Amino acid sequence: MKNKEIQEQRIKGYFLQATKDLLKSEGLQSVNVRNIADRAGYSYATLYNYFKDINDLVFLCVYDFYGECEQHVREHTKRQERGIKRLRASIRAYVDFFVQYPGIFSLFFMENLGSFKDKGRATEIISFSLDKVCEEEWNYCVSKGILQVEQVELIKSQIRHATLGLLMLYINQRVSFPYTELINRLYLQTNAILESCSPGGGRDGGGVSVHNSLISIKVK
Amino acid sequence: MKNKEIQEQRIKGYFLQATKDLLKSEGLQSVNVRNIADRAGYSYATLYNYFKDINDLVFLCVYDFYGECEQHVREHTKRQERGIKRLRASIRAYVDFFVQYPGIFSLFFMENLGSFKDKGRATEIISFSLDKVCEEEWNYCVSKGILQVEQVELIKSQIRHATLGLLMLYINQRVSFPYTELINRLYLQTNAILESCSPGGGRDGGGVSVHNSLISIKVK
DNA sequence: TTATTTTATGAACAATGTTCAGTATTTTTA
DNA sequence: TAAAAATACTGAACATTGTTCATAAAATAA
Repeated sequence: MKNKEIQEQRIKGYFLQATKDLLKSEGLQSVNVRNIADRAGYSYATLYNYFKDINDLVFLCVYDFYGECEQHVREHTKRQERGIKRLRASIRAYVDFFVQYPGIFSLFFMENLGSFKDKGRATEIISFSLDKVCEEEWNYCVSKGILQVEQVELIKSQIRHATLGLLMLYINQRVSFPYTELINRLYLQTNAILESCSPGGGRDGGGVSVHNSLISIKVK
Repeated sequence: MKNKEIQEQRIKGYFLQATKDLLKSEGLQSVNVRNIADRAGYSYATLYNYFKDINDLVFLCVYDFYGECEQHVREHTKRQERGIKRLRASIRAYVDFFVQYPGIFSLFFMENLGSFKDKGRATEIISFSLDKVCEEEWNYCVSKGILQVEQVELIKSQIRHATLGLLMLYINQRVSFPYTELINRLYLQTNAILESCSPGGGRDGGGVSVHNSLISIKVK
């Protein structure tokens, strides 16, 4: 009884890994039952013994990919000074992750979820992925009084939507500027959002001091 | 020589109209050569005498749809008071247009443009569509001193990206809130962006007075 | 070992994009 | 007007992809 379970999970894992590899290396347009099964070392028909349909399989990748995204952000920001600087670096690392794997962006934000079993959990992870990968830093900024707790939810959603909108235009090639320009615009808009909420009441009088740090930004 | 041209354009028009009708009524997933040709009254093979491929045909719709979007916004905002109020109403009307026709949103922002002939012009129209439908109002606000000319480009891009990000999440069902909540969040974020740029130097001291008008907002 | 259950598979079907050779229609020419 | 030529239209056919199903292969139980 238990062995059966283990073996089934193992084979599901082969298909899952094949799908993830394919999506990352060839993009979403190469993800189809025959290619997946080839990589997994099975016939395409076997896939249907383990997954309801290809949609089910593909959206299962979301959980793993979110984890990879989280780790990518952590590794690329750990040497940054805590606070606004690391927050900004986290947002950039998040963007970089999807620029590196446009197929994952399509999967996360554009692909029709169809009848995926737990749509709810997946969409929750997806839509708050940026918030989540920045969570520690949001908390840090609030705890240090860099950001005000009443404002932080609005700021989060501003940054979430502005970042995703910009990313969508870039990844789907609705804009033609190069990567460096993407990052410049990302910083500009991130700073504008953070700036608008500097505590203390007066313009430029708060503790965020986004402008100063802006000067030293250099795109990779 | 001239008649041939006219006739060819006429038949292209039948296919184009069929595609537009189909996209608006059934969505992008029903847009295929056989359905289009059925509606146009021709065989699916005939389509290839007039268009390179289906992608070419579908992206030709962008120009017409942009015009419809523009008109939709104009008609739904003409009774609004000029300035920030009409600006906000324009943004909402823009969002409403895509909520009504999600297939057009997919076409504009998500579909792979492939080898579409003038990618350049189409993507320009697409990515600046929100800016364009609000152009008169942006100009009005600047001319009346409601917004400062140096800030307006940054504000435009903030609103553009934040609006598209929110719309993407909503239309692709990555969030589960109802339409009324979408509009609430749209207003909240629009106001936050506009507020951050009130002229005069001090918080709440500028001429935008977004807060006051926020009170009277009622979602349809 | 033999019977039964489980697992894996290719054949086959449906939907869609595309090409092409042949048919129908229109236009040109004699 | 009638034959010839050019043009327009079409279904058959092929490729790709998702899915189902009968059956072969393998594992398990008797």
